Amino acid sequence: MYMKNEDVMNIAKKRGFLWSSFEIYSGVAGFFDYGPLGAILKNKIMNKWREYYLVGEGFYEIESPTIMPEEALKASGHVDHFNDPMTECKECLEVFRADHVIKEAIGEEVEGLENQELTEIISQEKILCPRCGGHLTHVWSYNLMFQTLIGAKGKKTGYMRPETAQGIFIPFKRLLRFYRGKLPFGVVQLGKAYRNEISPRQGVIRLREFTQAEAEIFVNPKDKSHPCFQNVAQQILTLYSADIQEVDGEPLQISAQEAVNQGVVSSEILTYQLCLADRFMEELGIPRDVIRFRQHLKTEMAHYAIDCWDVEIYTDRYGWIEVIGIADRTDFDLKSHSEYSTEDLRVFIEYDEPTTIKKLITKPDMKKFGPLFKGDAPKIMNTLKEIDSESIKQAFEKENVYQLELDGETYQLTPDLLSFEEVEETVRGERIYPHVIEPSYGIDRITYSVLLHCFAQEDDRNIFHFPVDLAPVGVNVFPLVNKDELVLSAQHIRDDLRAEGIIAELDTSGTIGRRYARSDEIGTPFAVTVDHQTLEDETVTIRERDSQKQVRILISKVPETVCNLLVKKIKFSDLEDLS
RNA sequence: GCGGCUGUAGUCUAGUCUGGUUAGGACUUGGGCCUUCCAAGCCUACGACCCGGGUUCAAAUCCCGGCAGCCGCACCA
Repeated sequence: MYMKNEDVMNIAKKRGFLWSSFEIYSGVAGFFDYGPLGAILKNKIMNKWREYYLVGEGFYEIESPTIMPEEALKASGHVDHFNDPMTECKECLEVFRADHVIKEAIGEEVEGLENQELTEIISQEKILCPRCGGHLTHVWSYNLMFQTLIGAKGKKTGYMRPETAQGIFIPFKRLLRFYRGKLPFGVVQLGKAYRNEISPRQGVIRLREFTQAEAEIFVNPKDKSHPCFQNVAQQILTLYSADIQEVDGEPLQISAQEAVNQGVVSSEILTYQLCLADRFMEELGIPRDVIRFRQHLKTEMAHYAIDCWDVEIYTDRYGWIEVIGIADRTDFDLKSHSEYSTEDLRVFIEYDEPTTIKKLITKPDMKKFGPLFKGDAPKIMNTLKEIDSESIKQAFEKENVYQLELDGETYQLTPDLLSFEEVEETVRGERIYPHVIEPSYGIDRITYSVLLHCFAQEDDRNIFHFPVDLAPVGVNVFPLVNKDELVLSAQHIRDDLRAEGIIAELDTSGTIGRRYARSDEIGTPFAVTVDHQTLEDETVTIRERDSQKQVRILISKVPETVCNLLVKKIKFSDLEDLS
C-alpha cells in the first residue's frame, strides 16, 4: 500500500522541515527538530492560531514557566497519578501496579517504598502474577513527568510541565482582575509541554517534548451559551458521538444548531469551540473529509470532565489521530488549586435582581459576655457567627444551655448571654467556581497533518499545496538562464521583495525546470522569472505553483502584487483576468 | 519494558553468507560549459561502512555489548 507518510517525511527531512533530533549522537526517540522551513511553517500555524483565539475571540495570551514546583502539580493531580511503580508479568505480559499486587498478596501497605524494596518483596514473598501465576519483572517507575531539581542545593523538586493549562489556572486571581472580575473570559498559552513517554515510535505524533496551544475559557456554570453562536449555527460538523461509536455507526453530519438541539454536544459554548476548530483546520488546508470530531467514551474521559471531543485527522500511517482535544473541565482545576493553596479562586456572580432573605441572627449581650469569657470572647463570637441560630435556639428550648466546643474547651452559653433577632438581608450574588472550557491543540501533530495533507505527487512533481499564507518561502526569483544581466535583475527583484517583508529566494542553479521543481517541492506558492523580454520591456512572469500558469507583469508591480497574493487580498486568477 | 528483523554518502543501493588492493554504482547537491520556460546533456568536485569492545597478520564482513529504526506485545491519568 502506498504510504504518503513515507514520502512526506523523506522530503521533510531532505528539504529542511523536520528531522529527528540529536542525529549525530544516534538520536533519542521522541524528539524532533524543526528545520529552517519547518520552523517557519510551525510559527505561521501558531500565528494563525493567535489570529483565531487572541484576535478573533479576544483571549489574551500569557507565558508561564515550563518548570513547575511540585506543589502546583500535586494540586493538579499530576504528581500522584504519574508516579506508579510498575511490574510486568513475564508470561502473559500484563502490567500491574507493583504496590497493589503486593498489598493484595501479603495484605501489607507498601505505598511509598522504593522500587528496589518492592522488587525484593516480590522475590522474597514469591509473589506471582495475579492473573496467570507467571513470574513478575523487577519494579520500575512509571512517571510521565520529567523530574528536575530547583536551586543550587537541589532541595526543591520540580517537573517539566505536562501541559500548558496549569500555568493559566495558577495565576487565576490576577487574570480575573485583568478581566475586571467578569465572566466569561479566556486566556491562552502557546508553548512546550513534556511527557516522558515509555517508548514513543510514531515520529512526530508522539513526542516527549511537544508544543501545545491551549485556551482556558472560564464560564459561569449556569450559563454555557455563547453570544456569537448564531455565526456558526449553520456550520456542518462531522460528529462521531459516544453513542454512535458504541454501536459502530457512521458519524453524524449535522449543523451546530442541531447538535445543540439534539443534545449531541453538551453545551452551546462547547459546540461553538468545535466549529472554531473546524474552521481553523480547514483554513490550514486540511480537507473536510479527513476531519472528524470524536466524543470521548464515558470510560476514557478524565474523571473531572463532563464532555470531551477530540478533533481527529485521518492519516495513512497512523489512522485517525487526535490533534485537538476540546473538553469541559468543569471546576476541577480551580477547586483543587483553591484547596492546596488556600487561596479563594472563586468568582463573585451578581444576581440579576438582588434577593432579600429573612434570617435569624444570634446577638451576644456584650456586657455579660465580655467579663465572663474575657480573652476567649472574640473567638467565641466569631464561631457563633458561623453557627445556625436555629440550632442554638432549639438547644435553649430543650436544655436551657448550648454547649460550644472550641479548641478543646467547652463553653456554656446560656439564654441570658444571647438574644435572637430576625433580620432581612440583601444578597446580591454568590461566589462560585467557574467551569473551564478547554480547546487544546497539539501543534506538532497539526503541523504534521498540514504537511501530509498538503502534499501531492502530480506527474512526477512533488508539491506541497500549502495555503499561500502558510508557505515558508513566499516567492522564488529565477533568471531563465544564467546570463549576467538576467541574474542581476533577478537579484534586484528579490531584494525589493525582501524590503516588502516577504521571504524571497534567488535560485540560479541548474535549469529552469529544476528550479521550478525545487520550488514546488518546498511549497513556495509563486515564482518570478526574469527572461529576455525583461530586458526589453521591464516585465517578468509570475508563475503559480498549483496551476503552473504564468502571467506577465511590470517589475515595478512585483512587490505589491506578490504581497497582495500572499495575504490573500487578490487571487492569481485576478491577475490572469487583467492580462 | 519484552520479543523478532534491520543499520554502507543527503537518498536508493553493490559488497557481508565464504574476512584480504584505493568500499563500486545511480540519483541528489556544489562549481563550470551549454541552454530563452518546467527535474535534458557534457565536464568536474564534495560525500558513507551506527557506536564501543573482542577474535585475527588483517573486520563493512565473524562474536559480544550499546544505540537507533521498523514490526508485534504492553503502555498512552
